[in-house]
Amino acid sequence: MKFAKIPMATINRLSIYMRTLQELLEEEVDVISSERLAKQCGVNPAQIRKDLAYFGEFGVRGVGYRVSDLVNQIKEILGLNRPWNLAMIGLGNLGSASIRHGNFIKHGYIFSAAFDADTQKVGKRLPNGLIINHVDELEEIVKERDVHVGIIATPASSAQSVANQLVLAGINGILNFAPIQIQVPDCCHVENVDFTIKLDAIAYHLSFGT
Amino acid sequence: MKFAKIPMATINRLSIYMRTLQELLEEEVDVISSERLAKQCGVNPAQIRKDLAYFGEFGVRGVGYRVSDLVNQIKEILGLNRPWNLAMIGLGNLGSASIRHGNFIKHGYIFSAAFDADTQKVGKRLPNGLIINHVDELEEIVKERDVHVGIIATPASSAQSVANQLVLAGINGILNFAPIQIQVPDCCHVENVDFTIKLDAIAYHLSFGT
DNA sequence: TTATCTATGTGACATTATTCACATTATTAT
DNA sequence: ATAATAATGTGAATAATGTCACATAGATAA
Repeated sequence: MKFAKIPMATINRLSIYMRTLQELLEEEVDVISSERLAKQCGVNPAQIRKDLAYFGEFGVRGVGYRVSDLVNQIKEILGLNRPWNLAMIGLGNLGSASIRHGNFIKHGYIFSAAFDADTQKVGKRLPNGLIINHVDELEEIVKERDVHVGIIATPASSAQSVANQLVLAGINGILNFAPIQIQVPDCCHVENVDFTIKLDAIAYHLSFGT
Repeated sequence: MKFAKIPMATINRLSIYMRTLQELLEEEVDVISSERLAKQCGVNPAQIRKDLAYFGEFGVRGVGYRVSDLVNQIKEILGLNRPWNLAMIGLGNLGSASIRHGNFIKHGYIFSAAFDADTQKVGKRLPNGLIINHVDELEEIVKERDVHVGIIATPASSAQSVANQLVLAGINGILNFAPIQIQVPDCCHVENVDFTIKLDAIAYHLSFGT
């Protein structure tokens, strides 16, 4: 499926296109042009066509893209046509909220394990039925339940040690909510989510104009 | 303070440098070279020097950067040497968790209003003392309390309407957690936070190699 | 069948961002 | 003083990314 060097930016945009297309699908839109889709996603129409061109030809000239087809194509491109098992590490405010929040599930992700270092929390049952395990059991359970991606929602101070354990357990993908740059071997792919960085960008723009 | 066209990427990296420097400060590190800082932030040393060069000369040749000075310089560059008032709109899982989560406060941001459409929630007091107002009062209260940035943590279906109200209330900066691309006039700067997009990127990497 | 229309796919171009390499300057030791 | 050292600041080279413009091909209607 992957032919050339694909820009990371392209991958991120594909996710955005997919979400917008899924919206359109619910509104029963059958076909859409790159121009209309671009407007809704806030990008250039040629950008969309270029992004898709990395992976093949998915449109019909003179017509546009069949919405449902394109959703499926993008899913395949991104590797989303299969289940992905997630483990949440850290069930403080953010961790618990993320599990309760429906968005992960809506996009086909599955929470199959949850860990915390607080023995008070261990053994408790989350709304989705998952029981919280102690973080000491991480390696064993991650392997047992075939977890693919670890989500770190611990305080910054424990993030690196959790990351190390995840790597030891054979995890190759980490979503990191902790406000710290974690160090992992090349085999492991890390994506960081830090809202305060985005807020800083807003503060900058408000201070010094767009 | 702003001289030329500053890349957005530079602004985001400055936030990251600042966070790392703040860590170093706690470890009582006085001085750091671009090389060591770069390693900790996962970037190229020249990148750091270039990013800073947009705004002036902050280092000492042959020595490096004084950590505490550089933190202050970056704060000034980003416009963080003053308070910013935030309003949270939507107090579901994510909204409440974000307010309880200490990270915004730690970086000097202040929650000065909270809104929800659910009349059950209106009037309740949050852990930080804020009382939840009905979203109908948004415009009035935002003006009254001099809110600078709105954080949208509502379901996707209400995000656009909330954004419209924020713009009406004179807000020029929005942090959007809702998984939808909101449309606003140019005067308003929007930053999106969508973890599932990051997860998609991880899925892609796991599927098709780094 | 043929002409017309429309929106894709793509090569060429323009822009933006990153890295390199080295001249520059503060510091330290002799 | 002077030399040696170290790490910044920066112009030039490179790489990556985004945009334009148009030839191309499917669809529709006469």
